[in-house]
Amino acid sequence: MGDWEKKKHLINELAEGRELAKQLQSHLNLACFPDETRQVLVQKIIASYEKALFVLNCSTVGTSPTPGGAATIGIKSESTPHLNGSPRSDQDSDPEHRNTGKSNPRWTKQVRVSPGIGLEGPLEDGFSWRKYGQKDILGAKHPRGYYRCTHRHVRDCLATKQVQRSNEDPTILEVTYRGSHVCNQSTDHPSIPSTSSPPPDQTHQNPTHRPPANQSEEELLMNYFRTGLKVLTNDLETTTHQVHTLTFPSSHFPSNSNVLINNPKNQFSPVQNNLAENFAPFLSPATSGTSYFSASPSGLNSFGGNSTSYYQNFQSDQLTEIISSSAATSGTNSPTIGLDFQFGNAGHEYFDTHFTFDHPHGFFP
DNA sequence: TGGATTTGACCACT
DNA sequence: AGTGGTCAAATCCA
Repeated sequence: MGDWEKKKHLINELAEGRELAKQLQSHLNLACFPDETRQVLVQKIIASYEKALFVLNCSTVGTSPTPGGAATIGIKSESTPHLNGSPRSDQDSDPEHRNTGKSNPRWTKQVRVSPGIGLEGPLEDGFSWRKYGQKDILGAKHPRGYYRCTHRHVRDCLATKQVQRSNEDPTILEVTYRGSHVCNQSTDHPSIPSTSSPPPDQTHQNPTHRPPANQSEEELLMNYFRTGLKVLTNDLETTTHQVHTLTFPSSHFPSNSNVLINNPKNQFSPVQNNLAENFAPFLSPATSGTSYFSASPSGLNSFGGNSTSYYQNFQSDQLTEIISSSAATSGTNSPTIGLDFQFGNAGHEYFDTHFTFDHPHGFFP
C-alpha cells in the first residue's frame, strides 16, 4: 500500500468519524433542552475532523495519481463516503468534456435523508427532472440514476443530475448536478425559486449555460440555499421541535472559530437576524431551538458586521476568499470548493447536505 | 392518451 | 475490453 493509499484510507476514516460526530450531534438535539456545552463539544469534534481532513487534503492534492484533477478527489474525500473506497474514475473524467468538447460546470450535493425517503433522493429541488437512465456502477451497491431537465427539448435546457446512494451509508445520497438550468421554472412553480443552477460564478465561465439575464448571482446563490432547505422544510412539516444547523466547514477557511447561538425563544442575534432575513423562506422565525454555525472570523464579519446581506458578502467576498485560501494552502489551482449545509431537527429525520462545486480552471479571478 | 419510467443497446473514452 | 453516459423502444400509470 503506497503513501497515497494510506492517506486515502486515513481521509476516509476521518470522514467517517466526522459523520458519526454529526450524527451524535443530531442525537443530542433530541434532548428537550439543548445543552450548549455538549453542542460546543460536538462542534469542536467536527471542526477537528474538518481541520485534519483539510491538512490531509492539502498534503495529498497534487500528489494523487488519480486522473481528472486531484483537487476534486481531495475535497470530496473529505466528506464523501466513496462508493468503493477508490477514486471514481467516471465523474472525474468528466464525460461532459467528452460529449461537448467544452467544460461544463458540475457540482455535487450530498444529502442525508431518512431511511424512508425514496431512492430518488431530494426530488423537490425546485426543478422537474425526468429520469432517462439507470445503471449499475462498478463497486457500487446501488444503481446510479440519471436525470435530465424535463424541459430539455422544449427550452433546450441541458441541466442533468445523477443520484447515487452511498455504499457505507444508504441514507446518504450523492447528487451530482451538471450544466445550468436555462429554463426559468419560476413560471411553472410560482412557489419555488426560479432556479437551482450551479454556483453563480459558473455563469462567468460558461456563457453557453448562462442563466436568464434578469437573474442576479445573488438570486442564484440564494437558490442553492433554498434548494437544500426546501427539503428540510418539507421534512419538518411533521415535527414540532426543530433545530436548524448551518455549518460552514472550517476546512475551507484559513482559520476557524465556532459560534454557537442559542435561540431559546426566537430571540435572533444580529447574526441570526441577518440569516433570518435572507433565509426567511426556510429559517422559520417561529422555530425555537438552537441555531449555530462555524465560520472564520471574516465570515462572521460578513454575517453580522453590517446591513449588507449575508449572501451578498459570501458570494462576492467569501466565495472568492475560500477559493483563494484553498488554492494558496494547497499549492494548486484547486477547481473545487465545498459547502456543508446540515439541517437538523429534534426528530429522527434530518438532512445533511454537502455541496462540492467543480468548475474549470481559471473560473474564479 | 400523453407523459414518465424502465431497460437493453449503443457510443465514447481509457 | 471494460466502464460510464446516453438513447430509444417498450412499458407503466394517472
